[in-house]
Amino acid sequence: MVGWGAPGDMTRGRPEVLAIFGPTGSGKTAVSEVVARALGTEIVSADALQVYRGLPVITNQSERLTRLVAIRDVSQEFSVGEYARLAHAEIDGLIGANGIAVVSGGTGLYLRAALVDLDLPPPGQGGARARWEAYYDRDPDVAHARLRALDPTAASRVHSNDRRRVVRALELIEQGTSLAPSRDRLWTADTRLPTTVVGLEVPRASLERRIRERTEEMLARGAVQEARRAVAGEISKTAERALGLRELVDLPLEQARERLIARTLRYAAYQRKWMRRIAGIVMIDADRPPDEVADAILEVARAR
RNA sequence: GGCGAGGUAGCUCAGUCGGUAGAGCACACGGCUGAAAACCGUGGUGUCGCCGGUUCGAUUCCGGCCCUCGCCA
Repeated sequence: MVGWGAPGDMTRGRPEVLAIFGPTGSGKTAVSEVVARALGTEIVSADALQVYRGLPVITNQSERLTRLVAIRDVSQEFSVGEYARLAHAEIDGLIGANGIAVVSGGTGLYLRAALVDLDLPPPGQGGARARWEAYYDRDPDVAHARLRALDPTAASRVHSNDRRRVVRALELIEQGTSLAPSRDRLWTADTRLPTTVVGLEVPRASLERRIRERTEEMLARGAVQEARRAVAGEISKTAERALGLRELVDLPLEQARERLIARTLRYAAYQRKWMRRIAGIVMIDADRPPDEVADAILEVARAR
C-alpha cells in the first residue's frame, strides 16, 4: 500500500480533492473506500440516485465513509443545483478536518458540479414550468421561435425538439436570466480547488461480466421487494428514474432481469462517454483488485 | 400427413399494383449548465428463406423445396 505521508503535508501544492469517476461495475465504491481510508478522509458521493433513502440495493449504496448518500426521501425531487451546494459544503468540511476530500460517483454532471462552481441559473418558480410546458405542447416551433426572439444565444444552443431545454430556457428568460452560461465550466478542467480526477477503465467484456454478477446479487439481496416498497408510496419523478425500479415491479422476474442488465449496460456506455469527455481526467486500469487500483490512484495523486 | 398463417436490419414488424426497401427498439457517434440512471440530434448495403421459371428487370408474379407457428388428423 502506498502511503500518503504525514497528515498536513498534503495541502502544500498537493490536490485537496481527489475525484474518482467510473462506470457502473468499475469497482468505484470498493476502490474509493480503500483510497479514503488510506488518506484518512471520507468520500463525497457524486451520484444522483444514491441520494435517496429506501433504495440501498437498487442504487448500490454504501454509507461507509460516504457523504450525501441516503439523504432524501424518495417522495422528494432532487437536482444538480441542490446537490452542488451540499457537495461543496461536504468537500470543504472534509478538507478542513482532514486536509483532503475524495469525491466519487458515476453521475458525470454531479461530479463536475462538485468540483467546479457551475454558476447554475436559478430553479424555476411557482407554476412557470407547467405553464411553459403547456405552451410548448401547443406548438413546439412557436415556442422555439419565441425563444429565438427573446434569447437568441440560448435558442441557438437548443434544438426545437428538446422540450425540456426549450421550456427551461423560456422559464429563465421570464426570470430575467438565461440558459446560456456566461462561462462554460462544465467541459473545461476548471475546479474550485486543486483537484486530481481519475477515471476507472474496465474493458467492455469485463464490465459486462461484472454487471451481470452484480444484477444477480441485487436480486438476491431483495431488489424486487425494495422496488415494490418504493413504488407503493409517493415517489418523485427524479427518484423514479432509478434503473430497474419500473421493470422490477411491472415485469416477470426473468424479463426484469434481462431488461435491467441491458439498461445497466447502456448506462455504463453513457458513463464511458462522460469519462472520455471530462477534461483533465487521468485514466487508470481498473480491471484488477481494488487494492491495486487504489494504489495506482494514490500514486497519481502523489505525483501531482 | 392435411389445412391455414408466416420467413425482409441484431430484435419486433411495415412495404414494394414488378424498377434491388423503411419504422420502432437496440447499437454507434455528437450535444448537454437546477429532471443528468434524464433529455435532444445524426447515422440504415440488408444474399427481402433456398432453387428454378416468366420478364429488359423479381424481394414483389408463377412452380418446387426448406424452416417456424397454429388448427385438424
